[in-house]
Amino acid sequence: MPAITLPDGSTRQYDEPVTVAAVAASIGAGLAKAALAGRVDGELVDTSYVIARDARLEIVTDKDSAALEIIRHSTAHLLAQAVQSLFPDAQVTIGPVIEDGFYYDFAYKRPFTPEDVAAIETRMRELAAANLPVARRELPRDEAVALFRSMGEHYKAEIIASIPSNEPISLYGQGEWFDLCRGPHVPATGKLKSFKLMKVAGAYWRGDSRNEMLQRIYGTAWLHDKDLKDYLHRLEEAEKRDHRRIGRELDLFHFQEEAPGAVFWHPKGWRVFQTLIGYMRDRQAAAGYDEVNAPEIMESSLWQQSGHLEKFGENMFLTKTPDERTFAIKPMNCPGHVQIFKQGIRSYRDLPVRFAEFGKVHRYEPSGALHGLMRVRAFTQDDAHVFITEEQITAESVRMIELLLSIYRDFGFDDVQVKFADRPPLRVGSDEIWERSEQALKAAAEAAGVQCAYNPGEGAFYGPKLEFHLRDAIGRTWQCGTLQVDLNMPGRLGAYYIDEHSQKKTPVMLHRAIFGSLERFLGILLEHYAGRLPPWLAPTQAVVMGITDRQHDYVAAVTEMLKNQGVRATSDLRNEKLGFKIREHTLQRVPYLLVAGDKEVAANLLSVRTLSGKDLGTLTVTAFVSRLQADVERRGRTVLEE
RNA sequence: GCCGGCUUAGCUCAGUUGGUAGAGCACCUGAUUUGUAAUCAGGGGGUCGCGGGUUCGAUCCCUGCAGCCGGCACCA
Repeated sequence: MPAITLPDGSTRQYDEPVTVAAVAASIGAGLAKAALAGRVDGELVDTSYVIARDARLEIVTDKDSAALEIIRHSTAHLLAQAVQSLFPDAQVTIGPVIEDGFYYDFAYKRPFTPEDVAAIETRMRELAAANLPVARRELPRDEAVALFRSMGEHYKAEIIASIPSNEPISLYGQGEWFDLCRGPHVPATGKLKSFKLMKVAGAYWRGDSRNEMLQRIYGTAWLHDKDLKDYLHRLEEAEKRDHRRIGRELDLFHFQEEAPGAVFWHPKGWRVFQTLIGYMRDRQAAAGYDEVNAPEIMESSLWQQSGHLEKFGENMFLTKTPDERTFAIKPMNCPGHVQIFKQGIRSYRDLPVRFAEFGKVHRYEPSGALHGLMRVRAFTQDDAHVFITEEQITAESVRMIELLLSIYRDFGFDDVQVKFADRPPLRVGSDEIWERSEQALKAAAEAAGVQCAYNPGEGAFYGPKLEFHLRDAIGRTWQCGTLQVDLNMPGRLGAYYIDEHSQKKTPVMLHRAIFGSLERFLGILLEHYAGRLPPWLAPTQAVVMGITDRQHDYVAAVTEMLKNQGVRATSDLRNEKLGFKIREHTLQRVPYLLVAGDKEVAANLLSVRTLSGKDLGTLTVTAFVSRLQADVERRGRTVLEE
């Protein structure tokens, strides 16, 4: 005789076991209709779930935080059903919920075409309109394996076979079709309305490039049509902030076929790039770093010794000289910095030694990985290597983490994702050394109060790392900063210092980058700010313009004064209407537009307008410059005006 | 690197069921001297990504390659 307690605290008695759906119906017809699933004693179940004992029950409707995931998961099933109804020999594999939607991977003899996808979506709508009831049943594992195997569903059989044999397997069916699934699912396909298939792509079985490639279909699904519409609109908006588009529109950089993955920086883009470098140079100097510069091309023997050729060789550009020596274009800066450390004798009193370099590195990245500024083959790192004793690891790492987060804050990045990555399969050094370096890095992250996600097996080949990830316009995250503890490289390259007992000791080396790659960081910034770089970064901070030719001399003189005071200013003396000039420079995202008409000339003032269209009134040149200086001081920490 | 798609003027894109191409914006010239997001008129501009094949003829069909786009795999 189950007593069921509802969220409002009331309790209902039932004479015999009841389903979630029945409870909902006994409360009200509206609730019964809205029910998507149930939560029994905190656990999500189907509406068909039978409650036999006293329990707490919540009816999950579209108001519930779990609703969206259930809808997406059920829509993935609907997709699989549609595919198998149109392509009976396609095999199902997995179909998880992801951010904003779901995907489902199929094994099929040929790739799906865009036309196939359109047909699949149409079939999905038909199946949804048929409002097929969704039913759950359970089978012992081995029977489930046999069942799927007999159906020719080899991938599914393989998945089930990897589940422990004592666990019963749940199957979900709708119409003729069923699939292995943990659930829960919506009660009937009619609940699925606001979805759309987005794209087809290849994806490796079990995510391993040695395996065969499956056909992945991505879809998005929402509770209401309005949410779907909003989502599609968000995608459109995100496309407008794509850094590749902004780079072209603002004339910042370009790429061309002859140099895949290498940036041609235009004057305006390079100005921003140099501003970033200047900023980092100041911050690093204040944090005790010395800037150095090492060769970009060094003989391969050095890279042999460091282990790069063996572990990273696939990604290296090699070149043979006319005298038959083989050189490598550096893919990393560390070996160069170790060479500098090795010159002369270092005492323990000299540590930490902090070398920083804006080092341009080249990596032969797989062609399919290239992506605008985010993933290139030639890039500039704000790289640094700090040589310390093992005892200093934690303190120095904490200093680094604090510097890093403080710098991100200057750009308005307050929520940075941090991941801890430990030993990769392809690595140098003993497990004992790895154990020590992993522990030390973990301790440092804790001491700095950083919450880390875990990224197993993703460390560098010489040491574990903390990764600092930032998001792009459409939510993809990119690793920018990194902090790596390395107990291997200094020893391999013969670096040592003299300790307090006059003994040679191998230093620990911390590798770190904050922007990571200047190119990528700038790409992220362009998307983060939608091209509206804050005044301290904007390639052009102010444009001075006249209204007629009468103000020509005044505009030229003011522009000159601004430039002399370090303002990145240009003048617009073209014979165009003011509205036209305002529009053009606004589209170019210039933070300040300074207008001089006859009135301003007479009063020796400027009419100041911000990028967002705000009228700041008339100011003297001096007043404007101090306003701009205040902006520069604040950097990106201000909330941007919309 | 793998799967799919794409590549036409500086940009965004149309077009030719195979007979060597067009729009808007941009650019140039002229007129206009203009007060906070587009003044008007005229003009120039393309070996249709590159190579090979089929054909009387290829930008269009076939094929190889490159680059780009979306995923996957790989990574700052």
